[in-house]
Amino acid sequence: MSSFRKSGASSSEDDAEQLRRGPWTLEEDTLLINYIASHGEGRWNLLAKRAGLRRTGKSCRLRWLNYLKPDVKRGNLTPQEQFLILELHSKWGNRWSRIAQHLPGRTDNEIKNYWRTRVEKQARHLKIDSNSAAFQNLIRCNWMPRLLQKMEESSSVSSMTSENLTVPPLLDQISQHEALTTVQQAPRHGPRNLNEAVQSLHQLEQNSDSEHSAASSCVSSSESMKNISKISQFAEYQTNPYRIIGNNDYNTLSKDCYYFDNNSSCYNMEAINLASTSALGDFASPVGDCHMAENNWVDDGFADGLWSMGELWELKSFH
DNA sequence: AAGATCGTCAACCGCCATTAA
DNA sequence: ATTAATGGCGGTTGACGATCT
Repeated sequence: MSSFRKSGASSSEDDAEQLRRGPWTLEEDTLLINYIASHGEGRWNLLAKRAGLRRTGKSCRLRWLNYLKPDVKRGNLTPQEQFLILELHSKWGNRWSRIAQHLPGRTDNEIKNYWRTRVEKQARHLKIDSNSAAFQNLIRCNWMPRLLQKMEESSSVSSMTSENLTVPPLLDQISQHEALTTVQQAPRHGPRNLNEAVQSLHQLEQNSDSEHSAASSCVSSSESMKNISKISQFAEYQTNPYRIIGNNDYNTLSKDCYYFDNNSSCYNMEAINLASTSALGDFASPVGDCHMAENNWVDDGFADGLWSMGELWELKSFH
């Protein structure tokens, strides 16, 4: 639209060419599609002229790559895709294009928008810096496990066991080697019942005094987040231990628990452990300061259903 | 009902790297 | 070797529909 942005085309050349801006019309889309269908992509400035589009080459390229290209996927991101974005962003940061390469059909723009509108929104609501270790851990220990759970539920639930979980195809594309090299180190045990879990938590809290510098130690804070996650699952753990183990310790999961088996395409959920050994306290404070209880991640549409932070606090209070 | 605010997403901008002339 | 054109990327903006007050 010409009113999309106040016209920067003040040069006589631009005036003469009357370059259009803003949303594309159906007619323009048709012109672009037809031209590319018969001549292919590339040489975008030339393409724009030859196709009869009063657009910059850049604009044409963007429209094609982000919208018109046949393999561009539309619609909501699947849990698998969300999981992958979170995982890859933790590795690479704002390398949207690189991340997009691992999500077929998704564009860097879409991923960037997702991050800004969904992920950073949560950080804002929680008054946490989205780049902080605390928020990273929140993602790893609450959001990602939840996505895993959704992935698990949406895949063939009936055939799933505690030992075998079909690897989401997208996950299969990343870090298999890394996963295989680290998974063996994952401890294989966790609390077997509620009492054991609560005892473990007790122990953690007693140790918490020495681990208050969450910002100074990523490991420390992530360990504490593990425990928050752990707390939130104790009740459920009673009835479905495998699921809880499998979805609730992402810090371990991400580094150690892509238990890929090249033959079976499976990863072993048992490799995901609950046996973390650190403090609860160090993340508790920022959470409290941020009125987490009112920021229900589920109600907020956070990843279509994450932990209720109120629930987390309820469980902590229970202890 | 109407105005204000929020959330989403398509599109633009500027910068940098690469390629072609 | 130089320079202009092009492509690619990440950051940002603004339109618009949805929701809230």
